[in-house]
Amino acid sequence: MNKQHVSHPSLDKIQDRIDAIVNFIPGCDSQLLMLRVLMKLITADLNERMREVLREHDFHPVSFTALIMLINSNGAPLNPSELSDMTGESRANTTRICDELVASGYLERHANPEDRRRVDLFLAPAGEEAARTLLPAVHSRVLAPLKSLTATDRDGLEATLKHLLATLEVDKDGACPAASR
Amino acid sequence: MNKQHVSHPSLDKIQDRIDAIVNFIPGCDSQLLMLRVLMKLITADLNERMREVLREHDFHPVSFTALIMLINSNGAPLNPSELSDMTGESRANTTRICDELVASGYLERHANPEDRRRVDLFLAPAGEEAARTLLPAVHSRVLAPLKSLTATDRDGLEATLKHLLATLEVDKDGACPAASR
DNA sequence: CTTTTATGATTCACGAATGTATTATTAATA
DNA sequence: TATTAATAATACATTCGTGAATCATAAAAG
Repeated sequence: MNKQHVSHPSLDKIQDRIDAIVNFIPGCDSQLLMLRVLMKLITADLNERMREVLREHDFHPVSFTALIMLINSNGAPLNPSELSDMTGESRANTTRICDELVASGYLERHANPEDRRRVDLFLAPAGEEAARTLLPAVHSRVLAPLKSLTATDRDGLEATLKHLLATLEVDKDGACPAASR
Repeated sequence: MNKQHVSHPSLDKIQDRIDAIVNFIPGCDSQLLMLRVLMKLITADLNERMREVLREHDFHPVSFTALIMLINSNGAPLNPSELSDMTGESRANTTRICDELVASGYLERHANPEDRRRVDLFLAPAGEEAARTLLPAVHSRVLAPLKSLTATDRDGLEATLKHLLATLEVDKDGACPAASR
């Protein structure tokens, strides 16, 4: 089978590249570049693993993520804007994904009785079943490797990423420089 | 101007969703799901910021990332496979990106004298100039917000992500379970 | 030396995702 | 109350990215 993305480069080679960039353009922060590259490579790897698992079931990572975000027991349903925010997908892509899930019988769109601009999203029984069936395999292949981190590291990573996301939110419009905590 | 992705959801709402998922499918680790969601949202946000900055200069995040990875002073040139590994893009997409950069006069492909299967990639002067011009703006809009993390947090994040990437590498073929350190 | 296997890069049909515009509806303002 | 601004969702032309195949070349095996 063709391998589209075979291996990760050594971290030393990445550092060498970043050093060349920082030498070339003073004012660039080496560590910030490294953090960006690391997040990109990790996300790319996790996405690739999800594709591998889900391809066998005619699913895609983005629509599967949307599906599991819609798992709901007695809570308020999500609307497409909320789903977009929670999955990190654009509004247009969220519409496309919802179209796909509705067409497959996994999702139902209901008009919101209180605000006719809004749509309430409900997982259909087939969607719940798909989630129940596929999430263990995705968990095993995509999430379990994160357990290689110690519990302390996972806690630290979670706290740091939450802080970072909160900061990006505040910084969203680029109006105010991010303040150090 | 249309906003395709307006705001981040509150972390509480994300946690509520994850709790619903874990209730629905026992065996799922709440924290691993949260880590995955956080990385996805942060990466999506950083990508969106890059698009905003680069759009004004007729550039795209993926081709710009490739461009800066090719900055090189006296080092060995990269080939497309190495560039693919370092940017997290597939081989096919790396070819497409190189096509685009060559067409714009930013990149040159040279045959490797020692191995005719290989291509050596060299930044053209116009590419160096584009990098020099654009990286400060990208740095300011995309990377500088990471400075909201304390130096200790950034160090911890870097160490953790490096460890995680190394583990994903070992775990690549899904053959051996990831070992805790 | 010949054959087989593997690698590096590319091609391409197809599907995924975006950016902008549109429409319907609700909220805010005058 | 009427008008204007904002919001929610969707449409769609265009661009981006993938998965499998192909070709040329080098390495390994017999």
